[in-house]
Amino acid sequence: MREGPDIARLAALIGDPARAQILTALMDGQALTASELAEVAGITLPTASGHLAKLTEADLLQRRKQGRHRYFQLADADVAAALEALMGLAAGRGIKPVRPGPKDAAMREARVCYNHLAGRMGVQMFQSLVQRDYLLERGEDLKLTPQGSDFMADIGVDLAALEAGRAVLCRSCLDWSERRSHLAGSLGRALLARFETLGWMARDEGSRAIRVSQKGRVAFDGHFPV
Amino acid sequence: MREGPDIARLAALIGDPARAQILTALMDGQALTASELAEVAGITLPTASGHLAKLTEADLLQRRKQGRHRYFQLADADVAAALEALMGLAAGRGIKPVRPGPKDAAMREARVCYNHLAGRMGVQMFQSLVQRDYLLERGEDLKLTPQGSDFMADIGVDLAALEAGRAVLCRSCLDWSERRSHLAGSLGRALLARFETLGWMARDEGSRAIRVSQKGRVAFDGHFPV
DNA sequence: CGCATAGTTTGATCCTGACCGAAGCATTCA
DNA sequence: TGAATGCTTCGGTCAGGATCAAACTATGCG
Repeated sequence: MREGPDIARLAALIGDPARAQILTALMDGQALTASELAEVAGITLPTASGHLAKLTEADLLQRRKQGRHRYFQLADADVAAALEALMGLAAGRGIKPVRPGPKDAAMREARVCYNHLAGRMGVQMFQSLVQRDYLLERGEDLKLTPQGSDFMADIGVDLAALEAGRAVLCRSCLDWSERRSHLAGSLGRALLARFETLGWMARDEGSRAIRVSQKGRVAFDGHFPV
Repeated sequence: MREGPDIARLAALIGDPARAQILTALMDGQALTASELAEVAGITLPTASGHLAKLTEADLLQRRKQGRHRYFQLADADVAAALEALMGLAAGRGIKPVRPGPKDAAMREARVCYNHLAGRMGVQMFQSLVQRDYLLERGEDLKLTPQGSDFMADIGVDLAALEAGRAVLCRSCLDWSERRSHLAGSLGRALLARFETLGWMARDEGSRAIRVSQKGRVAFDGHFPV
């Protein structure tokens, strides 16, 4: 109310443990039903329903009905980016009583962030693309160069289809563990999907961590050298 | 507790209206006393003291005693950056019942963000520096080129003194109103200070807005063309 | 049609945490 | 040394909001 946007209301919304759980669970971009989210957050359905209503009201979540299910997902990539920013801050502070366990290490190596690849490997990919001038970075904006387009075609990404969609093709997203940019946007999503069909990577059920096959690791380093 | 850093506790900390007021008041990087912050937030001293203790405990604030005063300021630029990120998200959402008034417009044009220049002019400066290869952007890292150093010397910034300090020289900070990067770090701070001594700009007491003189506007556009 | 499943609304409970007044420290100044 | 100022701690009050059970609505299935 005083100056700038109302940061308190937004932060308070994220600040409830149950809601934070819900948001975190949706960070990988998938859509979940109200009951699933209730279980994730460890609360009953009615309680979850209330939280979801608030989050949707605030445009943090998007609700789509499908049959008798209601699927919830993050409203857009901006929300995911802001959450990552908060995680980045929390990671550095004394706030975290969490010691990095083995799962944490896997998360830092490779994880899903709103459907695209994040973590050390996400950053590596981004830097490799920029270094070889496949990707141009101008402030916050990213642009795929003609060489970059060729490269994507080689990998097997259907750029034409992506460009037809109304989603932003390239977008940079700050990585909370690496503190560097990685590639988001529809191209980021398409690349991760491609890695999965190629058998390089597989999403870990129940967490945001990504498992990388032996073959995948070699192929990835070959395609995205630093 | 589940995965990633404890985002809920951090957000809850920011989510209290009084604490949000306090943090916002410190966004320009200056240090304020407990009583001043109490007044800003519209609470009594004891209450403010409690809030400040919590924020300090969480490493969001830094406390320095000086005589019988205790000065509080943001722990570091990362905190400011995360707050800006939250503001950026809040600005886009339905959350904000704030209509952009005239003061708001001034804030978008030029304001202080942790002692450096933000807003449209901050972004303009950043882009101008990058465009002329005075500043190299590699992911999140920024590097001043030799030409950039010459340019800074021309403007009258004492780079040697800055490099002697232990603060990071260049750092990019996401602008909540422009959604683009602007220049933070000790160089960002030094530049704003220089603009003030040159009489180009003057900080507005009581808000983060920056007033730009007629002369200053012309000179600024001359030095930082886009 | 009813029965079952998914979700929302309502009402009541209960607890955390913000808040303030008063008292207690600490530091400076006379 | 005392008086004044700035801040913190303590104790008690109170409100907002998270929670759940139960009742209600909506959708799909047999």
